[in-house]
Amino acid sequence: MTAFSVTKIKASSYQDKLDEWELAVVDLFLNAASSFGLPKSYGQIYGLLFCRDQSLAMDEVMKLLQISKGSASQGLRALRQLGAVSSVFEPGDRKERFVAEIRLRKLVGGFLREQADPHLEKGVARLQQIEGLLEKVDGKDSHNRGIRRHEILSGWHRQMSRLLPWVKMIVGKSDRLSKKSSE
Amino acid sequence: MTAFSVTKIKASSYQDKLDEWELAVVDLFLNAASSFGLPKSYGQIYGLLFCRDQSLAMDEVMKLLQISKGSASQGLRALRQLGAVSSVFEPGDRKERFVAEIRLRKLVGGFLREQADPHLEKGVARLQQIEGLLEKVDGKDSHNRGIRRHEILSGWHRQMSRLLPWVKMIVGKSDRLSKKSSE
DNA sequence: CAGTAGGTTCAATAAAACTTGAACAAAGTA
DNA sequence: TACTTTGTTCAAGTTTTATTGAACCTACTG
Repeated sequence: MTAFSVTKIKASSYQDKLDEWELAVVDLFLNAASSFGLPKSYGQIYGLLFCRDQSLAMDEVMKLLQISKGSASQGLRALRQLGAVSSVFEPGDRKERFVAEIRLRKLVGGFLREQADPHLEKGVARLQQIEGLLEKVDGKDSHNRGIRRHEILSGWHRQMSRLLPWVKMIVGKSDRLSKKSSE
Repeated sequence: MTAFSVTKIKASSYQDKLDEWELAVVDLFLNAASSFGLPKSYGQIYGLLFCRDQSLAMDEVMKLLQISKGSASQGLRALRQLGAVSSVFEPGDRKERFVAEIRLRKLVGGFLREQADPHLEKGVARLQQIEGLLEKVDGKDSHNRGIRRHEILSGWHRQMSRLLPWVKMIVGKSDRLSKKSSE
C-alpha cells in the first residue's frame, strides 16, 4: 500500500473530532430519531451529515461517530431509503459519499411514505380481516357491536388517509426560508 | 368471604374469553401502539375497552387479556393520562371502571399534547444550548456553518409548531360520523 | 381494631431492539 | 490470478424497554 495515496491525503485533511456544537446537534437528532421510532444511530448519522457542508464517506462517519461498520452501512442505507440522505460519487474515487437532505418537506414526505403509508395499507387488510370474522360470529349482540366498531375504525382510517396530504402540504410551505432552495 | 357477594355475581355474568373479532381488534391496537412508540399492553387494553359497550374494571381487563396487575394498573393510568380512556364509578361499587374514548379528535389531541408538545418545548431549550455553544467556537468556518444550521433548525421548529394545530383541526372534521357525538 | 378489597410501586425478570465485528461478496487493479 | 478497497450481511452480544408479582398502601366494613 502506498503511504500517501490520494485517499490518505484526503483523510488526513479532516479532523477526527466533532465541534461541541456539532456534538449537540448530533445528540439532538439522536433523540429525535428515538422519538420517531428510528434507531439512535440513524439519528447520529443524519445529524453529523446535517452539520457538514462537505459530503462524508462511510469510513469517515464511522470514525467521527465511533460506530461500527454494520451500523454505518445499515444506517446510511436506511436514511437513503427514507430520502434523508443522498449519495454522491466524486469522480476518480470509488467511495460512495453522503450528504444530508435538509428540505423539511422532503424529510417529512419520505418519512410518511416509508412509515405512515405502509401502516395505512396494512390497515385496509386488517379491516377486511375483521369484516370476515364478523360474518361467522354467533351472538347477535356481539355481531352488532362488531359492526359498529368496524364502522368506527373505517372512519378513522379514512380520516388519517385524508390527513397525510395536508401534512405534506403544510410542511412544504415556506421551505425556502432555510436556503435559496433550487429543487 | 360470602360465597355470592354482589361482585361475584356480576363477575360470573361476563365471559372470560374474547370473541375472535375482538382478538383481531385488540391485536390491531397492539400493533398501532407499538408504532406510536407506546407499550403493546397499552394498545391491548385500549383495544379491549374499544370493543366493549360496558365499562370494565381492572380485574376484568387483567383476566380477559391475561396480563398482570402491574401492567393493567400502569396501562390504565397512562391511557387515562393520554385521554384515551376515562374512568367511571358505578354507585355502590368501590371499583373504578373504564371506558374507551372513541372520538378520534380527542385521541389525537391527547397524543399530541402528551408526546409532541413536550418535544417541541425541549426543542427550544436545545436550540438555545446550541446557540450558546456557538459563541465559544474557535474556527470561523465552523462558526458560520453552525449559525446556518441553527437557522435551519429554528425554521423547522417553527414549522412543526404551526403544523400541530392544523392536525388537530383536520382530524376534528367529521368526527360526528362515528356516533351521535354529544361533547 | 382486624380483616378485606381495590389499587399502586418497584426490583427482578423477560422480551425486544440495537450494535458489533467477522465473514462474505463485488469490483477494481496490478 | 492474486490482492485491495468498498460495502453488505447476519449471528452473537449488549443495551434498552416492558412485564411480572409480591410487598405495600388506603379506605372501607364488620
